[in-house]
Amino acid sequence: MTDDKSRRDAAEHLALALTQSGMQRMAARVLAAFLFTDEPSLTAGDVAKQLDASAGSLSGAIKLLDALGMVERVPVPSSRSEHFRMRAEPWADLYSKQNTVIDLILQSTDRGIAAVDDGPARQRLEHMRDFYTFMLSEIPALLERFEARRAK
Amino acid sequence: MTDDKSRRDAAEHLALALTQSGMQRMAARVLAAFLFTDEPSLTAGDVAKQLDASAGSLSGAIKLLDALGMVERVPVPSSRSEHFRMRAEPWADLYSKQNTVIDLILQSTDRGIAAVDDGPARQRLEHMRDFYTFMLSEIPALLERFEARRAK
DNA sequence: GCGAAGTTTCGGAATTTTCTGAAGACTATC
DNA sequence: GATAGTCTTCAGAAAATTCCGAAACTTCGC
Repeated sequence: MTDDKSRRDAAEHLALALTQSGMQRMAARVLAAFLFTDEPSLTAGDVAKQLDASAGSLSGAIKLLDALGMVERVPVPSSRSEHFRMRAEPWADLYSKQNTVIDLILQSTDRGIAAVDDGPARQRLEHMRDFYTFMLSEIPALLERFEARRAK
Repeated sequence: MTDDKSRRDAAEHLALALTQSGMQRMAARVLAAFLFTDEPSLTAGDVAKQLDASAGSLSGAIKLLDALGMVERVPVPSSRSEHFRMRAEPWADLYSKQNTVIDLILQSTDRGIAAVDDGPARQRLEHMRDFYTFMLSEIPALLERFEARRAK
């Protein structure tokens, strides 16, 4: 099946938006390729050809997307190459990956609180800790609510 | 008042964590300086000296933090230089800034949905749109709940 | 106005990130 | 176990980001 131009344009456009949200450029383009295909699976070679990128880039990008849980390997016995496709419900998982970053910030904040005596700085840091702790505790429930709504 | 070593270490540590979450390096360091000070306000020169950074860098970093709503100008009539301090409750605001990015992703997703006929790709894109639309709608309520809890 | 202190802007340098191309490793088939 | 196709790794190159320093601009006090 051949992608028409407006489809590819839209894919590149979305890749750009994902890039601006912090994702690596090539990883974003590869993800868009998986998002926009009607094929049941793609190989690294397929995507490389489609995006006119090197095999090396694809290897790195797919490795990242796999680690993020955005794509998964598809077993295809009679093929020599690895086949990949997007995971079914990757967005909630992707979002909860941010928790790792928030955890890091929280640890540093705690360290800061331990390092300063009571005063304006201490108050500020405690407020910061309260906020991120709250977010960290609420996000799982938020994602569950989305799943629940979706199930209906 | 002079910052002791453990305080500065903690500040640099937190700056590093913020950097890893996507913030510019110097902006993160400047933000940490404002977080950890007990002074009512700091000038660009104060921070430059403390961080051993150039006036040019400070200008850019403070401009960014100001645009993000993390710091604000403090009027100090009898001083020639601009004084800054952290805003009181910047975290919720900072978080809702992400909505801008999500909006961008949503626009690109809609464009993609318009570009493809019904099929697996279309389904995938619609699911993606549903997720981000949900998050966008829920985040304000989440932030309000934090404020409410905090007020008590 | 004039001078001093502070801030912003801008070009260039340096660091970091990212991509490619080539070489080596792996796997399935024969 | 040889071979052909595919993937991964690595070093170097290209590109982007970030920082600094100098110069221009603004503001305040005199």
